[in-house]
Amino acid sequence: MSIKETLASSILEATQKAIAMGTIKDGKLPEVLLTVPPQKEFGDFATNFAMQAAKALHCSPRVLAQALVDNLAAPYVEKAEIAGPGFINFYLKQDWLYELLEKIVKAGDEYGNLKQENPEKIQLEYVSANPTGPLHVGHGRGAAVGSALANLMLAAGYNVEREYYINDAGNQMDNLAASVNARYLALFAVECEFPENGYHGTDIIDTATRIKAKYGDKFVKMDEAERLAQFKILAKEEKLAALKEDLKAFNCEFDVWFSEQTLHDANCIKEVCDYLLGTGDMYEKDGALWLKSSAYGDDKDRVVIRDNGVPTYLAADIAYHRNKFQRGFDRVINLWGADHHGYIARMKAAVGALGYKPEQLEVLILQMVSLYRDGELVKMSKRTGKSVTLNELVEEVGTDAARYFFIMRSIDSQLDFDLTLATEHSSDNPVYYVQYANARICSIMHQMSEEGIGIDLNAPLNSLTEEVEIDLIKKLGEYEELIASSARERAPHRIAHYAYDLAGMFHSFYNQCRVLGVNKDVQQARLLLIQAVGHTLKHSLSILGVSAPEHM
RNA sequence: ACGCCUGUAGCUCAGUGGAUAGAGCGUCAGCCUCCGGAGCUGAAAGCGGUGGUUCGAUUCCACUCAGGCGUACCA
Repeated sequence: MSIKETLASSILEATQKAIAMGTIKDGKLPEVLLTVPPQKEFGDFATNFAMQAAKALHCSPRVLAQALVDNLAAPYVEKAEIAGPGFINFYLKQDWLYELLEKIVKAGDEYGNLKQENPEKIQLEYVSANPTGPLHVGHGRGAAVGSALANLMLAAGYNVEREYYINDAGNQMDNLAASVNARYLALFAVECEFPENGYHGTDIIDTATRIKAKYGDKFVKMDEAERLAQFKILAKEEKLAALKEDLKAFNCEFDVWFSEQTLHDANCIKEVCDYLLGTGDMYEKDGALWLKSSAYGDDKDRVVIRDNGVPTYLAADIAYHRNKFQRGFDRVINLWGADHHGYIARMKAAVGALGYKPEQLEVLILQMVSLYRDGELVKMSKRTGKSVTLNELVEEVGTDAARYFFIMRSIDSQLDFDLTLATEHSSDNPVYYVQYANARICSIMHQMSEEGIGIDLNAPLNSLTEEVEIDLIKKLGEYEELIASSARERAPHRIAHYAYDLAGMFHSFYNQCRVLGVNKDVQQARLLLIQAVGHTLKHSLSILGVSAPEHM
C-alpha cells in the first residue's frame, strides 16, 4: 500500500470513529484525495476531504477537520494540522521516505513497470501513412507520440498491440505506379507525359532508379497496362520497405502491418455491406450505397459504395474496424492528424452500426507541427523545395532530439519545433539536459568502481538529510503514479516533463552534495539514491524512445 | 455557417476545482582550488473578454473575441 492509500484509509477510519462517537453526523462520504501541498511549510501531504465532506456531514469544514485530526491514527504521521478553510496537512516522520527509497532501490530497473490484473486488450494504430512517399514531419510527430504512448501503456501494465494500416489500395496506388512509370521511362529517354495527379517528389525518381538498377530495361518494351501493374507491386514493396526502415530507425515498433488490399482480396467489404444492409444501417440511394451514420450521431449519411460500384475509403475503413474488433480487441485507439478530425464522427458511427460501443473506438487527434530555424518559419525543405521529410529532420537534429521535441508537448497543442534549439549541445536543450544527468551518474558510478568501492544495497539511508536529497526521493516516489495517470490520460508528454524535472533536481544535488570523498555511510546512501535516479531517468527515456548514453 | 483543437511571463510551453499559478529561452545579477560548466544560484515579468455554477474557478458551463485545422460518391 502506498503512503497515500495508507493516509486515505486512516482518514476514513477517523471519520467513522468520529461518527460512532457522535462528534459528527453520518452521511455519504466523498473520495479521499491526497495531494502534495504547494509549499513545504504545509507538510508532506494534504487533503481537502473535510471541505468536500462538510456538506454531507452537516458541519463546518474546520469542525470536521478537527474531529478527524483528533481521531486520526496513522503510521508515519508526526503531526496533522488544520489550515486555511479546512485543509488537513500531514507532516510525516522521515522514515517513510527512507522506506520509499528502499523499495525503489529494490525494484532496480524494474521501477516504473506496473502490473494490471486482467488488462483490457487494446490496439493502438499509429502513423499509417500512405506508402506513396517519404514520411514528413507531421508523420514524425505521430510516430514519436504513438510509439511513446505504446511504451507508456505497456509500462503501465496494459495489453497493447501496435499496428500500422497500409493504404495499399485505391487511386493513390495507381498514381504511384503511373508516377514511377513516367520516371522510369524518362531514365531510358522514352517520352512519357507525367501523370496529372502524379507524385512529383524526388523519391519517385529514386524508386525508378532502383528499379532500373535491379531490372534494367526489362519493362521498357512491355505493354503499358502490364508495366503499370508491375510497377504498382514493385513500387509498393519498395516504398513499404523504406517506411519500415525509417520507422525502425526512429525507434517505432509495430506488431502488425495490416494491408488494406487484403480486405479487398478477402471480400470483406462486400461482407460488411451485406451485414449492414441486413441490419438496416445501410441503404441504396441514387445508385450508391449509404451508411446511415446520422442515426449514430454523425451529421449526415455517408456514401460507402459509389454509384459506379467502386468502394470509398470509408468502405475499407468500416471493414477494417470490423476486422479489428473481430480480432478480440476490447478497445481500439487510433492516433490521427488534426486534418482528419472531421472523420471521427462517421467512424464512430460505423463502429456503432457494427454493433460495438462507439466508446470502444478512441480517436486521439494530434495537432500540426511547424518548424522554426533561427526564429524563422521553415515551410519547405531547402534541398527539395517540398515539405520537410522526417529523414531530413533526423539528419539535422538526430533521433533523440526529434523524438523528445515531438513528445514533450501535449498532443492538443500545435507544435513549434525549434530546430536551432534541438541541435544545441547545452543545458538549453532539454534532451541533452536529461541525458547529461544520466551520464554524470554513470561517471560517478564508474569512478567508484575504479576505486574499488562497491554498492551495498542494504546500506542505511537515514544519512540522506539534505533538502535536495529529500526532494529527490519524493520525486522518485511520484514516478509510478505518474506512469499510471499518464497512461490513463494518454499523455506521454508528462513523462518528458518528469524526466526533465528529475534531471534538474539531480543537477542541483550534484552541485551541492558530493559522492566521492565523503564518509562511508553518506557515500553509500548517496550511491543508492543516484542509482535509483539513474534507473528512473533511463526508464522514462526508454518510454520516450530516447537513448541514455553513459558518455556524451 | 457548422465542427474539433488552442488562447497562461517579451517568446515557446507545463499545470490545477482549493492555500503565494510553474519551467526553458530571452533580459539582468552571481558561482569553476570542487565526482564531466553539455552544470548551478538569484531577480523582474503572466491565466484573451463577459457572465454563470461553487464555500472556493486560471481549471467546469454558456456566450464572445482571436489563431490553427476540417466540413468529398479524395485518401
